Amino acid sequence: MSFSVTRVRHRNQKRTAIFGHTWTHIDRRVIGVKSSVMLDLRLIREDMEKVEKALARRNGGFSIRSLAEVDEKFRKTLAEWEGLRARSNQISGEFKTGKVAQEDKEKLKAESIELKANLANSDKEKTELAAKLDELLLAIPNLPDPSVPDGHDETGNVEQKRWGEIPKIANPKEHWELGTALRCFDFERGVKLSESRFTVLLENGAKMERALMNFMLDFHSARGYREVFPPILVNRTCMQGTGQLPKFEGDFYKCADDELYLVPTSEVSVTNLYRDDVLEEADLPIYHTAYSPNFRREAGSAGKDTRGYIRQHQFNKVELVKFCLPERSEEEHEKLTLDAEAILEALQLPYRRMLLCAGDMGFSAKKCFDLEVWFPGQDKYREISSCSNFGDFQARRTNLRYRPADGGKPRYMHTLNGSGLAIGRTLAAILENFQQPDGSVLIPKVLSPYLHGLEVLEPKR
RNA sequence: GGAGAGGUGGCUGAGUGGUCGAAAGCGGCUUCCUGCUAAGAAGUUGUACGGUCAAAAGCUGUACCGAGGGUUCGAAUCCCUCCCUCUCCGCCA
Repeated sequence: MSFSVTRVRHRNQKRTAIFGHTWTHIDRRVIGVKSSVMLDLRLIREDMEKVEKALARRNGGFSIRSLAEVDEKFRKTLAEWEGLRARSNQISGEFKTGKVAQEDKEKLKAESIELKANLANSDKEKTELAAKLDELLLAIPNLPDPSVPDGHDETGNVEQKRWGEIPKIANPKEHWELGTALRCFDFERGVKLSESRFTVLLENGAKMERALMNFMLDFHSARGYREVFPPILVNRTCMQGTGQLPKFEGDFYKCADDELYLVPTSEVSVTNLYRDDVLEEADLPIYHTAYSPNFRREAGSAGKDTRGYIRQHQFNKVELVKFCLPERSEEEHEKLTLDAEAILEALQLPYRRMLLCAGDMGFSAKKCFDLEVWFPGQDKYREISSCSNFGDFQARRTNLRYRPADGGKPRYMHTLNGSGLAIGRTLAAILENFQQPDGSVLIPKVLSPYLHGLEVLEPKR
């Protein structure tokens, strides 16, 4: 299987074959975004009411009205500018023929110079409006799918299923207590090395973390996801493409000297793999799985989960990413969610699936399931995976298209992703769910092979 | 970090001021021809946004030769800045 990529390829660049595809390595570092992308401007023009209604279901006011105004002004200015250009080109054409009398030449020159001044004004206005339009468009979140329930926060989420039996544990301990006694975590030294919400994994924790990572990657690979390990530092274009920027600048770590960001999730790098490419319909769907460390500043989370290993600035995660035909994304979303659930089931961790309400969904998502794992020590379900369908939202921002089999014009594909799973939280959940009265923790059977057959973590005497 | 080279259409690759959206070849598509080892012939072939049209086709305007700016009546072509890629050296896992 291979596809040809219809994008520009630079000289001296070699095509690289990967997974049977070929792709081009291009980074145009497009900072400005064409106004035709983001939410479909056409949709906004044609059915503003529908868009407004859909957006109103999200938290925060997103007025389309100002956008429509700017759009109208922009198009008017564009038409003006194009008219001036047309005349200017016409004048150049006259010169080309060489049949212009000397005095007419002078006249034309004079007109052209005058035109140039007008053009400069018009151009400035056009550029400003385009920038304004992009700014507004980039700040608009995806429209919630009609099947997404109303609601403002997590209380509006709808439980869709439960799996597994909640273990009966007398006086359950929390994972940090267990993990500290089992020599999994050293929270103090993490703080010493960087700051709060950074943790050192000690031998058992380090080995468990690594075992989980390998187990999950193998598991997904066996189910048709192809493994990739992309860069952990990505440029701004990537972050904008998946929807992290420009709205949430404060949530991420950034290298001051390089305009590079530490990925908050490998969703960013993996989704951007095919940015600016035109794939063939036959290449879809594409499934990838990737491990990466993730870095989040957790701005706005002050006081939340300050103890333990649940909310860290740096954490490991195995991610699932899909690219598919628009008409298949709903089905692929369900399958992807089942793949994430399969990990929890293999590990024998009780969980439930929540359908997020419109107000609780992330910026780029059109529909999202959260998987929540049971934490006996906390006596509640906690998020461990988030499986989202983005529709064509990210595809527009990343210019990610495919050519239909019938040879028609390239169309935007759909992207999806989900955690499969957040490794730190999985470790914490294992500690809490498989804790024994003596403080030891049984290791899930599927994980033992990744730990040289180890079956139980025992506290040091 | 030092030195050099380079960025043009699906690909290769011409193009140093108007006749260039851009030669030629390859590839793709369409048609024709031939039966013989798969070749030949002809034509066609980028993207985006607008206008015209009931709509499509067609016609038409504008932009796009890495990005941005400048010179000029006019820029792929000249000048400046930046980005990226490649090669060699240094350093390094």
